[in-house]
Amino acid sequence: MEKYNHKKIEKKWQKIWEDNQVVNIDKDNTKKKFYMLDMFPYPSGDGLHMGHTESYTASDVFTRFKTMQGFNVLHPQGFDAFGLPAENYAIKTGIAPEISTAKNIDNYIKQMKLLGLRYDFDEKVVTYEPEYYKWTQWLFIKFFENDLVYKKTSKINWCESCQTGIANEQVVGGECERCGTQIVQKEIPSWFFKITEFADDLINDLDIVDWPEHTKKNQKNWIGKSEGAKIVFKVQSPKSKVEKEIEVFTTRPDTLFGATYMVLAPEHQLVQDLKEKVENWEEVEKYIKEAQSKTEMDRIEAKDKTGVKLEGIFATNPANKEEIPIFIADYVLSGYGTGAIMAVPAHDERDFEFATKFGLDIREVISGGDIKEESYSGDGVLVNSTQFDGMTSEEAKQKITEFVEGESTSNYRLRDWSMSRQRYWGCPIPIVYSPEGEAKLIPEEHLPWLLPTDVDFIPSGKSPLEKSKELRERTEKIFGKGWTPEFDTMDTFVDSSWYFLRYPDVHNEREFCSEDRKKWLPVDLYIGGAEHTYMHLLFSRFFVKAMNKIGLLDFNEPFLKLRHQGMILDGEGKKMSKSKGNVVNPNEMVERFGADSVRTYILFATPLEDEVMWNEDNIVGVYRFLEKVFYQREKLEETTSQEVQNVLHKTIRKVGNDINGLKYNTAVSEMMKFMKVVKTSQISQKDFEKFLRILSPFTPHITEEIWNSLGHDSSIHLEKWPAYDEKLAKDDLYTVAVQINGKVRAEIEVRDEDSEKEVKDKVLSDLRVQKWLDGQEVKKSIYIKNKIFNIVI
RNA sequence: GCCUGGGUGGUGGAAUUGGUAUACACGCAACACUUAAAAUGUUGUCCGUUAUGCGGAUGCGGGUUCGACUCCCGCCCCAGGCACCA
Repeated sequence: MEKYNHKKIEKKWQKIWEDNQVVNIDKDNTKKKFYMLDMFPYPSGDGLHMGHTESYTASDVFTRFKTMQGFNVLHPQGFDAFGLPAENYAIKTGIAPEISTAKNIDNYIKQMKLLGLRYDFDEKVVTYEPEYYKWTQWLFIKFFENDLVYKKTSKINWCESCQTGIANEQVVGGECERCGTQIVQKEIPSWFFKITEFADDLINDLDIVDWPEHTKKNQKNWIGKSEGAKIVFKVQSPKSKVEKEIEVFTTRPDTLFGATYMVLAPEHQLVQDLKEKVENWEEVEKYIKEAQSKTEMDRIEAKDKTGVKLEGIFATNPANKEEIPIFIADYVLSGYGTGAIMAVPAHDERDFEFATKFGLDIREVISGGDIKEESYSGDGVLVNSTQFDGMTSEEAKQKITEFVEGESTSNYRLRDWSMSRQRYWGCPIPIVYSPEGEAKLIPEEHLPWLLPTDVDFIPSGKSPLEKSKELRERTEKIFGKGWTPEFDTMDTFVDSSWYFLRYPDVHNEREFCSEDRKKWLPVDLYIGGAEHTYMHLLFSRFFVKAMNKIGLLDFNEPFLKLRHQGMILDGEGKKMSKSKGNVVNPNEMVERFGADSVRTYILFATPLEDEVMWNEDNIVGVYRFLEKVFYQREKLEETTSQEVQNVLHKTIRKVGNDINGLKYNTAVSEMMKFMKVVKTSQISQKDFEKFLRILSPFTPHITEEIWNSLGHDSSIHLEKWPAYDEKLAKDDLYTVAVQINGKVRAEIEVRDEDSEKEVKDKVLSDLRVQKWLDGQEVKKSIYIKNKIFNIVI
């Protein structure tokens, strides 16, 4: 008996498949299309990790399944190759990002092939290649021409010592991760995409996609639409009359009579405008400085409310004309609403905390709980609100807004997308500046606008591109003396916001995708990590909506169906990371157990969307199962027993349904059960081959080997998915649990065609049941066909 | 802090979505084969008990129901995300 040698088998078939281009995707044929997509990886130096292994195996299985079912499946792969890690690596080692990245990509491809993942790497998208980013730039130009791009200043985390912008991730406890210097907020000019213009569509169109409910919820919360009103408060100082106005957004205009003070964000422009009138300016300025050193996260997280009163000025509550104090406090964020609030301590938790600390008036205007202990933030009936007393919140919201001449409006948490970065390793922004400093688009004929190579990577407080002589010369040569290029590059999220639109036509030099190839769009099933719930998915949706508006696409949503794979954790439930030294290398596992076992195990271990606690011990169960399958080919009989026949058809049905629902863990266990039955019974070659076919998407190598050894010349992966026979999959007898008052007291066998009356007679004649009834009257009985018979006494 | 998800044997998990809780797999134990070990096979394995029975158990406490892992209310704990990591 030949031993199951996974190394030999996998090496052999991987070579044969590659040489013979088994199942190459035909982009022009007439079969029904199915676009299966993985979130493309960032090619890090660490190589492919277990999370990739899980989601790419999941999509590979689905691709093979759909192909067997007769679909023409597009399942491409690519690399999100611009980004910070390669640049940091370059800063550290001097090795250019394109060199380290290309090396990493080669490594990823090698690893993917070892896992038996079926991608056509001639059709890959690599975001740093000019043939790709040419179209990223082209899309920027189209967005610019259609008024979806603008420039304004925005704040970034800044490290004075490193002289560079710092990602939130690199800020640890308010300090720079690298050098420990206190991070400050710095205003710099930045390009923005107008994603907020699509806020309502981004919420509403979630109704038309098949996504996990929690992902939809998260997106809605991220966009954060709230209905309310804009209300204007007049600002005065005792010495002068009306000077300024503060506009606030509130979702609770019904509580306006309870507004006993106002708060401005420390960065609010009005604070600077009032400089002359504020009597304690020194103290105010000091607070603003402190607030600037904090990241937004620090401010949100702060347990203790802080703030400073603007002495010498006050605002007038437009509802009751009372004079109320104005504070600056960092619990009010400049980026949300108008950056100013009316504070109603009786009915807002944060305002209540602040008012308690600063001894401010707390005035109940909505009757509710006891506001001495805590605020009441629910709706209710108005009190202490003059002519509005007795109204419901609902009614008063509109009436009070009208009364103070406010404007009913919606506010969104979503901010426009700041997409420029002071980094080297990103897509150049196709903008040049005239000698007068006016931003102009680079004409399409000059695309791709190449990323220069004559730069060094040491941070100096300016964008690395400023150091490129070639870029400056190129700009002057084309546009004239005194013209300068844009030195910022694009956020890497821009690259990944449209890559899926390129796959159907990656080599097209005239268009990002031809009209004919656009028939492949949109993506039918998208699989990737839940960490992308917000940004990547939202940005991609924005791109598609914007392109639809411009007329470049005729659909509204990029990903019709979306599923997430869970995180892979180590045995202690910790996230795997290189720094913790707990990373499991997929290739080492493949070496030891084979790609077929690794693929099957990772899908068997847990539902796709759940976290996986990596436990190496369990993989041997899968390996043993594959051995059983391998040796079964030597035990094939002329005929198949009735028992196996029945289980086979049930298994085909269940595995097909489970793959469709991405419930791979139960699909695998079903196939294991099947082999258990086969072992004690008999199966013919013809029926065993049906089983091999349903197993083949999971374990492409071993099934190909067995298939081949059973006398087939062509690949098992060109076979059709077997049909099952509903009659053969049907059971004759069912075990029904007999319950008395909900407790199982007996079991009886029934036939499918038995009526409820027949079952009841059988139940009541059962000795065990009679013992429990003990002559008592049956008040009620409930029969769930073929499952439960419950007697209530 | 805010948003979202989760908690079932020693372990990963299953449960037809309100209908026999613990499928499948790992581990463990006993037995078989072996000089022995490995491998393989068979059997057993939620807990308690006065064991063919009965009682209890799906993070904790309550509720709805003939019946709750599943639905509702209140807690506890864990994970992910929070806009310049991708």
